[in-house]
Amino acid sequence: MAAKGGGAQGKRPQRQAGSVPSMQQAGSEPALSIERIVATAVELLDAEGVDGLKMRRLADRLGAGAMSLYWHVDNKEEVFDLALDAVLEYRGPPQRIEAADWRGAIFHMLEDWRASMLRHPWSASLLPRRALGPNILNRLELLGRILSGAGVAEADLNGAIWSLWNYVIGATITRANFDLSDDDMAAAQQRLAHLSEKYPTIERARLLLDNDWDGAFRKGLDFLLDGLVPRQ
Amino acid sequence: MAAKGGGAQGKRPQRQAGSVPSMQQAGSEPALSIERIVATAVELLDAEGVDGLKMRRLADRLGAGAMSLYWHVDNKEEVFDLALDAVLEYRGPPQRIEAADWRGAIFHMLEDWRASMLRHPWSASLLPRRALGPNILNRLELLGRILSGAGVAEADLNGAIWSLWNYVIGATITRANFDLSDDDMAAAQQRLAHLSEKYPTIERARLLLDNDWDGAFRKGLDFLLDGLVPRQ
DNA sequence: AATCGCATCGTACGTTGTACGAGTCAATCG
DNA sequence: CGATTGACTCGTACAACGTACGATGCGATT
Repeated sequence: MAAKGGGAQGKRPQRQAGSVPSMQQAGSEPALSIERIVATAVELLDAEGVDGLKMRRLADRLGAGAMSLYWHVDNKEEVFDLALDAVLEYRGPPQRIEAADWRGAIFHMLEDWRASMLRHPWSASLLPRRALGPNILNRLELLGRILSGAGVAEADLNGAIWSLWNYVIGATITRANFDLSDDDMAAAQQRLAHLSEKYPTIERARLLLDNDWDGAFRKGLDFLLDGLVPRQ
Repeated sequence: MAAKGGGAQGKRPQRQAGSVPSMQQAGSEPALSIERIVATAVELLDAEGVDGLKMRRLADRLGAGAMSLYWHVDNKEEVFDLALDAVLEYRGPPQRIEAADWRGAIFHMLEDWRASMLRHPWSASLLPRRALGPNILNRLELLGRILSGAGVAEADLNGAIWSLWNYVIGATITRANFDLSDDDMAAAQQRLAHLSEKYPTIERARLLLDNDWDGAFRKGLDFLLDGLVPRQ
């Protein structure tokens, strides 16, 4: 309920440059750091899923005590926030995409966005949180810049950015959730078959069964861009 | 990990018609039932948010013991699933929308979808689960029927349904998350102002500040439909 | 009156996030 | 060189949670 932002909390260092942390027992792990914590959290999430991330387990993997984490991190929520943002780094489009090709640049960035999250399916379920980490902001900034350069009016920029963001996260969440294992697949098939009188269209469309997710994603993106960016 | 579907578990009744549950102490609450549990869960979620729903608290509100819930429900997860689906009932478009107006019908259904969830903001954060309750399936079925009637080819139906679904849930999640309280608003403004050198476009677009969410939602939907449904 | 199945609940257990305060070590200062 | 400080670590402990288990109550059937 309370605002989290606040200002200086007195705790946690602001990592001034030049000071080497050092310190560690001889044959042991390197010292704890936010970077190492987040990286290990991502590993753990990849291996065990959202529910598999416990502070004790994370600490175990780091060769540390559970409470040691709390010097670097306020609480478990923050670990989630950081892990989510960590997965969303973007290095920019390859050379092959020329600067003038705004459509290619947007496609590259948004497809990379979706792909990055699908590589870590837990990240999709973390999207419904208010965390705007630096990597997300970077992507939004880039998106805005490209759209602006492509001719989107200042007044429409806002809506255009959100529309694309919405589409991407929606598609990613759906895909991550319905990326069924074979077991689930069989179960769904049976459940649907059982209800096919009530949902004939769903059955006919084979909605849950065979999907060209990637193709559908690109198509919808195409349509959105056709509308959002004025053709000249 | 295991499949949840399964078949008959021996437990829980399949509520055969005609048998009146009856039974309750004199001046006390009516007997427990899934309907009452779900309705109360929605109330509690509205009041306290996702983290506020605890089995004990829910039972308290129902005037029951915590463990009594488990006769009607397998676990807490199922309460979430049921609550989510409960919020998504759809009664269909009003008379004013003529049968031939497929676009109006789609708009009405999807806007109602989004509005229903925004009335219960917690529901947005529950979307990343694989629960396809009857109300969601109903909506998907209706959506497919309308699209099919509007001329979408059988082969494209699948992708069209998902594209719209993706867009709706993405927009809803975003909106529900960034529907900032005034406190958060001020915090965001300050944080952004502080970073405006790094994110000039975001700043210029006032991305987090003033948004015509509803208008942007409709616009994007328009563009998607323009592309998805063949114009004749 | 005896039996059965539906429905409720009290108690108890294991697990979790984390508050608290004591401990360790390097750098700094006198 | 000894004392002090501040960055960092961790053991212990606690409260809250989901829920397993078995006991209990009650209406209907026999």
